[in-house]
Amino acid sequence: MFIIDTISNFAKSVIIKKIYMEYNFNEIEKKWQKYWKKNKTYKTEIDHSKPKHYVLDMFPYPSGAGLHVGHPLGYIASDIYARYKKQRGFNILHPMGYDAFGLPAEQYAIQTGQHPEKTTKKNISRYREQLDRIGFSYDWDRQICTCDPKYYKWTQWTFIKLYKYYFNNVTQKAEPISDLISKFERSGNLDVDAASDPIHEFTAVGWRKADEREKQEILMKYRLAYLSETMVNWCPKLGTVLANDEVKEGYSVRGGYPVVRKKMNQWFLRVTAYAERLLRGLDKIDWQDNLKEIQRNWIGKSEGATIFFKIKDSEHSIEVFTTRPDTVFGATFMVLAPEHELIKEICTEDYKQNVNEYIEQSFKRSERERMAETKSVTGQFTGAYCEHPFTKEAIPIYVADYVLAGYGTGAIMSVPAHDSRDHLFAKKFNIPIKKVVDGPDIEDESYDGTEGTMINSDFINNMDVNTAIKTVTEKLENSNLGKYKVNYRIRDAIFSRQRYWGEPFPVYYKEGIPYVLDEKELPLELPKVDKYLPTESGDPPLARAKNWKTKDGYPLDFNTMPGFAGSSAYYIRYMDPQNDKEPVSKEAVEYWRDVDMYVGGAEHATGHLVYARFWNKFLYDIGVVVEDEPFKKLINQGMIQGRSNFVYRIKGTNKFVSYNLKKNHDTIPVHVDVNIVDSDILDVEAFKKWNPEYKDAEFILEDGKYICGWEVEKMSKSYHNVVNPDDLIDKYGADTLRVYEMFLGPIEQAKPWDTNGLEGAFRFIKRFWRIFHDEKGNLDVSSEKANKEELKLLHKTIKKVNEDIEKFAFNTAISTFMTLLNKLYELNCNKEEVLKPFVVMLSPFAPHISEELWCKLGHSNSVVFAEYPKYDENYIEDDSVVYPVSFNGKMRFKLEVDAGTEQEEIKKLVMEDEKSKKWIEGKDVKKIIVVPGKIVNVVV
RNA sequence: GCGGAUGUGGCGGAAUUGGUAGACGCGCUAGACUUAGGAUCUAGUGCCGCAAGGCGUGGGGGUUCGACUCCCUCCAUCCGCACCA
Repeated sequence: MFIIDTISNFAKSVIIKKIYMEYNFNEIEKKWQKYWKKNKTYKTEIDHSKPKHYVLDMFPYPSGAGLHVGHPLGYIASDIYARYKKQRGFNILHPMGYDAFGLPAEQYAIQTGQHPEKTTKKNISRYREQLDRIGFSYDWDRQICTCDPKYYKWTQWTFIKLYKYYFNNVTQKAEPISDLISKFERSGNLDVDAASDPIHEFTAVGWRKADEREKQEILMKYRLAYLSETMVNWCPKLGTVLANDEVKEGYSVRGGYPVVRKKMNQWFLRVTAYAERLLRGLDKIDWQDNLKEIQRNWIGKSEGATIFFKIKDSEHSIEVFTTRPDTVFGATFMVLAPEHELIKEICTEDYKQNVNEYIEQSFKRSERERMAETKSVTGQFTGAYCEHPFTKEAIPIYVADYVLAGYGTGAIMSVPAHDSRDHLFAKKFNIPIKKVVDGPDIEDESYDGTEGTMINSDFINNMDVNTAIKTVTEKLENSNLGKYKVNYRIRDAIFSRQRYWGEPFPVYYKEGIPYVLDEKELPLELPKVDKYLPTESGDPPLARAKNWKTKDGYPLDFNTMPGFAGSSAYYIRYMDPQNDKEPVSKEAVEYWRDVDMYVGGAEHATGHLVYARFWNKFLYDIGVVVEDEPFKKLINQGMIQGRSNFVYRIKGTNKFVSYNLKKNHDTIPVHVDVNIVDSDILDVEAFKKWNPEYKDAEFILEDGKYICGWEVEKMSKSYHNVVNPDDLIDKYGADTLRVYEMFLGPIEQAKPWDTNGLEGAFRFIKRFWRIFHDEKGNLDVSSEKANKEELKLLHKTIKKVNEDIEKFAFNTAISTFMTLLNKLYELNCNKEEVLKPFVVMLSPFAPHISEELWCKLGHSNSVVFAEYPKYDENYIEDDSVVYPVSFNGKMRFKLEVDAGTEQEEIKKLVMEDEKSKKWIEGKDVKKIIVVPGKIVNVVV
C-alpha cells in the first residue's frame, strides 16, 4: 500500500512501474528472444527418429516501407502451427528468407544511382528486426536470399537443365535433348511425339544434312527453355517485357504503366508441356477448392477436334480447333485472327487494302479497348473461300479480332446457329445461319446448349450431340481431314526481362546462335553497370557492363530472369541451403521431401503457384526432388484491410463537424491518421499538429467530443490507416499482438484491422499472468490435486484446441483459452496440475510469456521442447445431461437428468414437469422426440 | 457474360453430423475500489415490450418434429477469368 496525497508525475510513474512489475512484457520478450538466439533453440537438423513436418511461409519481398500489421498474419499462423507440431513430436523445418530481386529496388537505383543490392540489404535488415520482435521460431541459419549468387547459382543451373531437356509426350516427362538428337539421327522427327513449337517433319537424312545453325534452330523448338520471337507485352516506361499475369487491363501490375504489343526475341519456359500434369496434380493436393478452381481455369483444358478446311485455288488449308465438331455442318463462314499467317497468302486483290487496314487497326487497339467492346463485333471479308470438308460447299473466309491468335489455332469455323459470337457476326455481315441441332429458335439468339438431336447434318442426323461429336471426330481421323485434340488455355511463360536487378542468363552467343554456359562456370554473377537504364540503342542495362563476355570472348545474354525464377524452387534450397555441390543433397530431399503446410496470399494463385509446380515437376523428372507436387497443403491467409477514419470538413472552411452532426452541413470527408483516433474519438490537439494545414482548425463537437466516421479500405499510406506492428509491440507486447491477430477471425477471410480490439487480447494475457501470481507479484501456484470439474475443463480445452489448430481455426482456439481462464478464475483454481498444461498449450500462441512462466515453474529447458498435454476422454464424461426442452421447435426450459436415462423415462419427466403445463395447456401432445444427449422436442 | 466465395447484434466473429442462435472478444450502460485511472473487479447488453410474450441468421418459398445449416428462387457484396471457338 502506498499513500499519495497529491497527483504528481512521480506518483504516476510509480504506479506504472507497479503494473510493469506485474507483467513486464518488454523485459520478458527481450529476454527470451535473446535466449532463443543464444541457444539456437530453433535450429533444425535431419533426425530420422522423428517424422518430419515442413511448414513454409511465402517469403516476402523486402520493400522499403517495412511490415504493417497485415503482413505477419500468415507468419503468425504458420508459426503457431509449427510450434504445436513440434510439441506433438514432429521434427520441424520452418525457415524464412527473402524474395530480393525486383522492380522497386531497381526503380530506386535508377532514381538515386545507388546499387539495388545496397537498398535491398538495408530493407532486409529492417524486415529482420521487425520479424525478430514478433518472436518467430524460424531457423535463421537456413535463411536464403534470391539475389545472393550462392542462391541464384541454382536458379541458373535449373535454367541450363531446362534448356538441355525436352518434354516427351509419350512418357509425359522431361528427357535429355541428347536422347532427342539420337532419335533424329536414327529416324528424323517422324516418330517423335514431343512438346514443341510448330515444326515440319524431317528424316534422318534431313537431320544429318542440316548445318549447325539449322540443327540448333530445330532443337530450340523442343527445348523446355527456348528462345523464340513473339508478340510480347512491352512496357516502354519500364523498358521491359511483362508476362501475361503481370499485365492487367493493359497496364503493368507493378507501377501501373501502359503496356503495348511488340514483336521481340524472348526466352520462354515451355509450361504448356506440363499442362496435363499440372491439371491432374491438383486432384492429389489438399488446397482450398476455390484456389484449385482458379488453377484449373488458368490451365483451361478443353476437348474437341482440329479440322482442316482446304482453301479454294490454293495449296493451303486452314486448321481450326473446335469443341463442337458435331456442328461442322452448320459452319457457314471461317474467321482468322488478324495475326494469322495465312491471311496475306489467301487474300484476293480486291480485298487486300481493306484487310490490311483492318489488321493494322486491330493491332493499334490496345487490350483495354478490345475488352471494352466485347458487345460489338468487327471483321473484314478476305475475298477467299474454303471448302467444307464433307459437303465441299464454298465457305467465305473473314478476318476478325474476336478470334485470338494465342488460343487454339488462331482460326475458327463459325457456326452462327450455335455460338453466340458467331451469331452476332453473321447478323452483322448477313451470313446465312444454318441450324444443325434441334432446339430453341435461333433467329434472335444462338442455341449454344448440347441438348438435342442433329438435323441438316448428313451422316450424323438424328444422333444426340455427344454421339455426333464422337462420330464426326472418327470420320475426320479416318479421312485425314482432322483429328481429336485436347487444347489448353495456358501459355508458355516469357522468361526474359530487360532489367538489371535479376538473375543473368547463363547464355552466350556464338555467331548469333545461343549456347548455355558450362555448369562449372556458375554462378554467372551480375556485372557492375554505370546506370540501371537501357542503353542508347535500346539494349537492356546489362549491355552497359564492361567485358560482358565469356572467357573465350563470346557475348553474354543481356536479359535477366523474371521475379518468379528465384521463387520457383526456394523451398528446396531451405532443405540444404549451404550446399554448393548440388541444389539439394539426396539425404536432405529424401528426408524433408515436400512442404506439408504452405501459407501465403491468394494473389499468387496463378503466378507463383503455377510456376513453382511446373518447376518442381521438372526437377522431379530429372531426379533432383522426390515428390511430383511441392506443396501438399496450402492455406491462403486473407488480407487484413485497413479501417480508415474520417473527419468532415465544411466546404470552403477550416471547420470540422463531428460525425453525427454532419448532416446539417455541406461537408467533404477527409482521411485522418488512425493513430490519432481512439475508438473513433479524434484527438483534436494531435490533429492540429498532424498537418500544418489544420493548425487553426475549428471543430463542432458532440457531447464535447469529435466523433470520426469510418470505413473499411485497403491498408495504405494514402488512406492514413497503416498500423505498424512495432508501435503495438511497444505498447502491448508481441504475445498480445500474436494472440490478437489470430483472434481477429478465420485466417482465410479478409477482415478489417481494428486496434481497439487489441485490449481484449491484452487483458487475457495479463489475466493469464496474474493467475500464476499473488498480489505482490510473487509466483503463487497450488500443488493441490485438481478436482473432477477442473480436469474436465482442462481436457475439454485440450480436445478443442487440438482440433482447431489442426484445421487452422486459431480464433476459436483462443476463445477456448479465454473461456478456460475465465472458468479458472470463477473456480479460484491456481493448481499447477491445470496451469502447467495450460502454459504448454498457450506457448505456440504466446511464446514469450509462456517461456517465462515455464521457467518460473521450475523448468530449465525451453517450453518449446515440452511435451504437448495428452487428451484423455475419461475426464470429460458427464454424470448428468441437461436437455433443452422445446415445444414446436422453440426452446422453453432446461431439464437435468442422469446420464443414461431411458428415452421413455425422459418423456415422462418432461410431461410431469411443472413448466411443461403452460406450453401444453389446451393443446394435444402429438409426439415427443428425444434425441439422446441433445434435445427434447414436444410437438403440440 | 462465366466461375468461385460471402451475407448472423453497434463492431470482429461462434454455433460438431439438421438439435439451446449470438460462444469469445470489442464497444456501450450501471456499480465497486479510487485524489485519479487508457488499471482491476461485479452486473447488464440481439430487437420490440412494463410484463407475459412476440420477432429474429440478406429477401421470398419449400423439406422437416426441428433449418444459420438441406433444396428452389431472387438480391447484395467481394474475388478470379474475361470474345477460350
